[in-house]
Amino acid sequence: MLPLVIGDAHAVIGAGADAVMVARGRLVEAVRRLEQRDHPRWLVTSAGAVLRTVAGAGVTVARCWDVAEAHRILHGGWAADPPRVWASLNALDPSSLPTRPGGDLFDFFDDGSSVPDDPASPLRADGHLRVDAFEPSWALGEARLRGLADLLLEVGRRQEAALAHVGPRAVRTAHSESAAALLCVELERDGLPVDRAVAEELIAGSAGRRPGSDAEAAAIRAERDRAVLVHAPGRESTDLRNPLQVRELLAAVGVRVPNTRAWVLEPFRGTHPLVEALLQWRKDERIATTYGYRWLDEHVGPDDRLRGGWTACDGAAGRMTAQNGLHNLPAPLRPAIAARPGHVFVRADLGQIEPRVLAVVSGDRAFAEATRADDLYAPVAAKLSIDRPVAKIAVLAAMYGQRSGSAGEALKDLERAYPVAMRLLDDAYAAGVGRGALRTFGGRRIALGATLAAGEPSGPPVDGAEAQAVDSARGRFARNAVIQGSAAELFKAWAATVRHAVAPSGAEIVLCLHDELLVHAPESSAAEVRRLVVSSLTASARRWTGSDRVRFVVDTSVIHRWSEAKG
DNA sequence: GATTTCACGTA
DNA sequence: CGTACGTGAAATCC
Repeated sequence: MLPLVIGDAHAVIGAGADAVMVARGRLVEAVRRLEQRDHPRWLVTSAGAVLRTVAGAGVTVARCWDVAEAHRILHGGWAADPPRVWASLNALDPSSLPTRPGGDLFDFFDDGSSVPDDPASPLRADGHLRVDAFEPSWALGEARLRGLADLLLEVGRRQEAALAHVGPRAVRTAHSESAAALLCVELERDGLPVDRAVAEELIAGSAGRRPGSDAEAAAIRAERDRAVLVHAPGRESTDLRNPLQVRELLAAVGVRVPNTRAWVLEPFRGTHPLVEALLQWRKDERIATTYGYRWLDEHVGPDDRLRGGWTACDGAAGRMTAQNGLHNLPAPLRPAIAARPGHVFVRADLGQIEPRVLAVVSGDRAFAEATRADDLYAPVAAKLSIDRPVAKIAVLAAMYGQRSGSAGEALKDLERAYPVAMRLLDDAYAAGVGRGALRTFGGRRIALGATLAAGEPSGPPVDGAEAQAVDSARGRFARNAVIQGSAAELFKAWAATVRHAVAPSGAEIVLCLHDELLVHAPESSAAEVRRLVVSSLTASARRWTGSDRVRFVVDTSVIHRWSEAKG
């Protein structure tokens, strides 16, 4: 691990007697040279904070140790600022963590600064790390920078030791999660290629022409509303954007519903033309508001690339997240995602990743046997002597926990046929209910309680039924997090492998979507990139699982637009 | 002005 | 067939 700390005028590379000071203006060149010569694993507080400028200058860093990502694996959750990492490594009370001075005058008395600190040390008198220790405002001068580099190296080494203690794969998980963090920096830098003309056309189809003024915008909106309100004579003043008013409107035409969500209204499509018009209006309104002209203008750059922020892991199970619609672009807009002239997309998505991951995590030999098939539900159905659709629903119900519908008999058969896999799911559920310790296959801690606050009733006392609902929600969350989080680890290991493998072909990953990769490649190297994407899966799955017992499958296609069919 | 609720897009 | 995430508009809280 080679520490890299960037200060205000200088950066320091290395630690102890080997530390080298580099002027900020020469940093990029220094990193480029070391990368070529030594291929180091750069040790950074976070890839996003430290390596963005380097990546921005076009220097590709192959490997790093991202202290924040390592912390998230060790402890779960999302908060991973340097003082928190330091506190957890040194068993300091997290409730006494230093806070960033805000507008509050009392912060002045409350951030530990009332105790005189050693001006050369980033540590406060109470042992906590300063909030701003690694920021240019404090990281100035050679002595401080050298001190930070030494401290960073200690942090990295102790994290590595702690992860080695967690399990056999956790250190490697830190490596691939760090690589994912590097990939996130590059995804933000490079963006997703957009065919602007097509995007404008598709938006116009839903949102109408581009308005030239606020008044025109209001007129176009009213026009859109009229297609619905024409079905409700006498109630033309209804605000379609107000769910309560919409509910009253529906009641007036005889449709009584508890709420106006699309799946609630779906069965009433045929009962009154208003319903059909409203559902179509909702789709158009979604594009007009969220993916309309403003979205295009704000997030698609002059180079016709759609950009948003990326994070390597969310706070719950560890999936990647993306902003500005990169992860939830409506299917009708996908024709606008198009490869540049002379380029293609190599699109690759993992097939049935979650049940296959269940086979890995649980170590169920019989279930692993089913993953030999391209379609794993086929052998499961054969073993249980049931139809494939029933087998599929049973497996999904077992993994995610059903509350409605019934997989009934098939679920019991599943228990008998694959007891090891089913046991793992039950254990995860129980750990969730009992707030027990839980980790993904790669060793990421699943934080129970911290992230689950949203869906839970916030009122103080809960009755028995409510308490039980909270428990079962926690159980389902835990069961899902083990599978989803482990799948996310395999996905990121694969993505990191692909990132390296396709780079010599002049190709780059431009989108990661949980089980799907979009690689932008020169047309001439399409076949090679496609081959590499597949071989990267074989290699990373073998590394991740430690064997070839469970098979993973990937569907690839070479396309010009994201919307084009698979195959 | 900040937070919550509703709704809905993706996997 | 459940979980997760990000986004916008309106309502609600402070």
